[in-house]
Amino acid sequence: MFQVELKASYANRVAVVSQNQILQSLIAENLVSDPKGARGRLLTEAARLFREKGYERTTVRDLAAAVGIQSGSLFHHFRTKEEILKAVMVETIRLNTALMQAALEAADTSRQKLRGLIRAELESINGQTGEAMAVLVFEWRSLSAPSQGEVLELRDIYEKLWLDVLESLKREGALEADPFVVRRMLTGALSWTVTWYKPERGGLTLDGLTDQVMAMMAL
Amino acid sequence: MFQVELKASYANRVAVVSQNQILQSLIAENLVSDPKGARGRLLTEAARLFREKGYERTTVRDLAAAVGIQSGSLFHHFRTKEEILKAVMVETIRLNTALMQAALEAADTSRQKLRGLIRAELESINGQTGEAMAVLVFEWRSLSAPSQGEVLELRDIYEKLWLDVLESLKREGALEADPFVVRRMLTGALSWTVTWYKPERGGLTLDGLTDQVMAMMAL
DNA sequence: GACAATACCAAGCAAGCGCTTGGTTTGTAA
DNA sequence: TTACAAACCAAGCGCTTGCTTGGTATTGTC
Repeated sequence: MFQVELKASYANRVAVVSQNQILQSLIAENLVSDPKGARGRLLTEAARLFREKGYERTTVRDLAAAVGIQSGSLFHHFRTKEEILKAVMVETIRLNTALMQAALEAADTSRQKLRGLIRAELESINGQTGEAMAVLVFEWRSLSAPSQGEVLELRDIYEKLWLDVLESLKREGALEADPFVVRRMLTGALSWTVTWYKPERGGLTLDGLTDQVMAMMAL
Repeated sequence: MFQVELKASYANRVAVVSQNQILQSLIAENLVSDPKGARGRLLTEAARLFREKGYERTTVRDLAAAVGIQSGSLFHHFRTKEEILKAVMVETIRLNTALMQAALEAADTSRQKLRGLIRAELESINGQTGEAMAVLVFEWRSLSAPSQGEVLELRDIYEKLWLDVLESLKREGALEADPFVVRRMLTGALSWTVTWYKPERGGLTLDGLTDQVMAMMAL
């Protein structure tokens, strides 16, 4: 019992550490803003406000107040309000793509890979980047078509990770349904967790929730 | 082969007829607006525009133009813009609750009932009421809290239909995962079909899609 | 310390929004 | 035909929004 708890605690710490390493290397490569810097803090607050009130109902005055500056000052950092929205989306895709790739590398079998992807996506959606992930889903229409195109390119890289794993499972006979359809079902199902999942509810951890998803698919 | 096609065609016609009967009786009871009337036409166009551009980006001028009147005239029919949004939501829940109930009555086993609910919800989401159903999901935050409360009351009736069936399946041992979680996963998965499902894609009919969902759950 | 770059302030602009108001037109019933 | 209710028009109001502009303050570098 004590030994099991010690192992779980160590695994969590290892996972957190490597997530932090991934974040730091993305920051170093200027792919993601440092959450501690002015731009990063603004994006974090923007994601929160956009999630909470919607992009359209969040004014530049709201955004500025959230980081403690005047609204005109935002335009020193971003050309337009829309550029803020796009940055929220782009940066969360980059980070989560990297985290998904790490989850894949840590797994051996196709089934373990799928579990790793589900677990990682659930963590993205319900953890630190949850607000940005929800913004990606709910505020898509507020992006101009050119910006949508750019974000989609990044999104396609992320989606390919999923489809590759699901196609392996299909080939191995472990999955009966069409991988294309399954992925889209999972996208919807996992994205929706943002509206209802709370760890305190019945003690359902992210691992427990992942197990439920896998059970639901009889995997 | 010919006999099978004849049966399918007849089943479709029967289903369409009974859907129309359900709609007509809701209209008669003033629970839903007649799509052919001024109010109903406005709500149909509103659902379309809200889905397409978002509620916040759809102006009253847009709404008015869509039905061929001047913007000030809208306020003869609805007190505020928000009341239009709420009516779109309320009316689609009422209609789809009735359709779900009909699907339940047409089924015998718990598995058939679940299949009926999934099929009916997929039809709601991807058929005539698809725009309104998407508005229900994506525009929730634009509703004031009192209105959200009212819509939720109707929504809870609808959700209970699902939970009852899933709980039966759980008791019968056909479902391993938690019904509460499964329903929410299904909500997300099925709602998301609005973003990608097209009947022309690989010939996947609503029945075929329903089968994929059931297969994904190994049911 | 001097200078440049960066970050921020304060005031206000032009455009557009939901809605009101006074009026006209259309539909319905007697 | 008349009277009334319902539906619509046209003009415009008060307010809000994203953003600009001219300035000040702070930070970074040599």
